[in-house]
Amino acid sequence: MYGFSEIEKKWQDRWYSSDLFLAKDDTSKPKYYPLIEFPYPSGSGLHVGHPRPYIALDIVARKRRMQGFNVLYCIGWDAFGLPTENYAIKNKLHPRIVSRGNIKRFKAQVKRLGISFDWSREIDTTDENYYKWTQWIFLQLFKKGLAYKSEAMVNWCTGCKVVLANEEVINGTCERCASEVVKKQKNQWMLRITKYAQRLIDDLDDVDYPYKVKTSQINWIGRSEGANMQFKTTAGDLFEVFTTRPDTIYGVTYIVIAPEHQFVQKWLGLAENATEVKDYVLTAARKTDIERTDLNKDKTGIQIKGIYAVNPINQTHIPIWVSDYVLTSYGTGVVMAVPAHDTRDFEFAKKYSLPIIDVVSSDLAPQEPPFTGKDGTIINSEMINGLSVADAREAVIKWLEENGLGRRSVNFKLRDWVFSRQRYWGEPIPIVNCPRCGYVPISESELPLRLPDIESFQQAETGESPLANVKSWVDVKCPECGSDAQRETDTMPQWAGSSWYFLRYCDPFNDRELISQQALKYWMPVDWYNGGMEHTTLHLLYSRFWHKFLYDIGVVHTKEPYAKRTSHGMILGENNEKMSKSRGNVVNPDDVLDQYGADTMRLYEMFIGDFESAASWDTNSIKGCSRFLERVFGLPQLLVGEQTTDFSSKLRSIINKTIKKVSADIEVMKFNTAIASLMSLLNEIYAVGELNRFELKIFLLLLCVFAPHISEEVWERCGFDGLACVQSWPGFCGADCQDSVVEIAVQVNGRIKTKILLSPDTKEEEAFRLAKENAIVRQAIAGGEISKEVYVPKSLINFVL
RNA sequence: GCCGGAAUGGCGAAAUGGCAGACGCACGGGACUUAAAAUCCCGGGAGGUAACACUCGUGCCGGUUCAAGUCCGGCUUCCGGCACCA
Repeated sequence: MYGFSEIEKKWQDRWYSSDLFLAKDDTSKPKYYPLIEFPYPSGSGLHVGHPRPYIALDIVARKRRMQGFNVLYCIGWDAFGLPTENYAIKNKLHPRIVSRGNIKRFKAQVKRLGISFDWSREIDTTDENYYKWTQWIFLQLFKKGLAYKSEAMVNWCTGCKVVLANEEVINGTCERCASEVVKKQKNQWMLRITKYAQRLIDDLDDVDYPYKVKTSQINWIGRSEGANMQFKTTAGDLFEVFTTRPDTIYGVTYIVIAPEHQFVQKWLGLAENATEVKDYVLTAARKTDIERTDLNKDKTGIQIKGIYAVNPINQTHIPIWVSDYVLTSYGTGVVMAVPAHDTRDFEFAKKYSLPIIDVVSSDLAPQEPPFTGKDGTIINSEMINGLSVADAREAVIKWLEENGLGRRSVNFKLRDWVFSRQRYWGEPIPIVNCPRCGYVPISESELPLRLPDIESFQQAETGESPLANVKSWVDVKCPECGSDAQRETDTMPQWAGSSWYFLRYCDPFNDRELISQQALKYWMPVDWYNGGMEHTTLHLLYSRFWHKFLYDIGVVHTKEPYAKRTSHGMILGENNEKMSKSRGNVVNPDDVLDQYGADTMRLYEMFIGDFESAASWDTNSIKGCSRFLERVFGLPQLLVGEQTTDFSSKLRSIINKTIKKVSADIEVMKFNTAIASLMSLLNEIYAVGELNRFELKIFLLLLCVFAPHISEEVWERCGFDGLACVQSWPGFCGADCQDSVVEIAVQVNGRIKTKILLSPDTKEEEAFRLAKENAIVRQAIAGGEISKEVYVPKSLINFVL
């Protein structure tokens, strides 16, 4: 074994004690800004999945430096969050202590990998000099009316007696204790992300994201076009529904309203069966999320008897039902049911024997309704009979608008972002609640609003934030009127600090502004952002929203924060399952590093398979990468000749081809095949048995982005000048990629018969002539007549008989 | 149900429509060794043959093409995400 532990230590010491990887605010050079998602420093330390993206973009960053770019490649810590706080509570420690310890451990682990991070720009979201600006952004959102407090339904864990974020609810149960989660009304801070819904869709056209990321964001935002339509009731009042199918207006046979809808209370007074309806509403409220959203369960509901809705187009009286399959939070909370053309309405209508009127006929319609397709002709619909679905839709919308009974409208699935947590370990929300003035922002000059140091982080039974107990912190004078007021005691969610951190890397120590204009204009946007698919509809969407807001108020100059996004596949355990402590299949990078070293681990993580797909860890396969590096270490023994600036004839072509392949593969994240081609080259060098100093140099330059320590070591031992990582990335000569003879497959009727050697620039007739001279070919075509001859230069010949 | 992705040796995987299985693991044989480990060399899709030849082979069925893992149409299975969004 080559002495990787000493070698790697030596080079890491040299790199990190010099300014080699520091980004320079040098605007004369072109910049490059690759970004990885900064980690949440959990208590369990790094597992082998964490470094996969770090290594991948390190390869890109190192290559860019060699290509003459000024590179900004950073890491930091997304350190606020629940697991840290829970651990602190359990072990009676301060979350800050826990967090510091975790960061220390993560940092030591990451440093062992030899990633070319600019450690001078390390950031920590829990640092008051950082969260000062997170709070500042919140204040701007508040001032623009995009942060507001409102009564909202939140997730309440019946076990922990605490409010949970949506992302902490797994299939209707608590992520931590697995108890049932119910909905509870609570006063919450919200961010108006819905105001940006359309732009979050539209501006995806301007960025280079994978198709699947764009489509998931679009689906999540969930834009639907349709119409809002007014219905009167027999009691004389008015309500609105949202529908995507105004063309089916004649097929409406009943109305369904969500149990929580305020109109239910209003209509109760008129209902003949008020008691039963009330019971139904109560039962629905008591249901857990699982019960409520289980699609397999039977739909339930109850008619409000004694009151009817009137179809605006034909004055038909139709019954009004209450059912919990209708959501309050989407559209108007009231639905016009068209059982003939909607699966849910159909199911409900069948169960309660409600009428079903077909209004769209189509050859594509199944035997049994409902037909939900849109290729059809309207029937049973007086005014619009015979029209296509699309035309009928336009006709009905026009009619609604002309008669003041409705309008064209768009709805989004996206909801406003519940932005408060009843927790200690987060950014305090910089708002004061004044009995006279309402919610008042604190002055920007008072930022950061520091988290007070407290003893107990345990939440109250009521689920109030632990900060509520700190009277000395809570009680303040109103910044507006000076009367006694109280601070907001909720804190921000973990997603706050990560929504803008990439801006701070550009200018991490600025205490006057979030980022200087100069740094902003030079470094932004992020050129290449790699992260996990799991953040597509969370962090990635949230940070795009914040960035657009900052753009609107003139803080940043680009509409989008990230020019290009890619995502890595997960590294699974040896049993093909997601790595987790409970499954007992976690591989600790420290063990791999101890046994094989950083270069082998880096190489293996990139060689394991397609970067964008999941891959299972295989302890055995690491050996292949280790063997490869052993052989690299032995390369100087094959050196022949003195200084030269040219290739030997034996290796000229393969080295040029390898330069070409490695260069191209890195750009499209095909690290596995880039490494495979380096392995092939090494095999060839050993087969040839010798190489010159120029060739060795090139080999090391290609390798040094993947396995930097060993490359520098061999570089130094061979007496090459300077450091490998500051040399220019090798170019290749197209002509030199050419072999002097190439093997051509000769097929007869598409079946390969033999192979012949030809010069790569052999002309067609010449190639056919030479092929036919071959004895095997001659025999194969004997007795047949050639009807077609195909020649693909450098590849094959096909004779069709 | 909807959206996205995948299916190729014993395993991880490669293949701008052009020789399927590069590269690596594991395995088998050989060399070195007292022996083992390490290292080096050789081998390998399946059937078939004494050996060739030949036949079959990239989830299934069809199509386009001189030529299909790759393109087109229709399925199946698996993985990931979303899900009563009217």
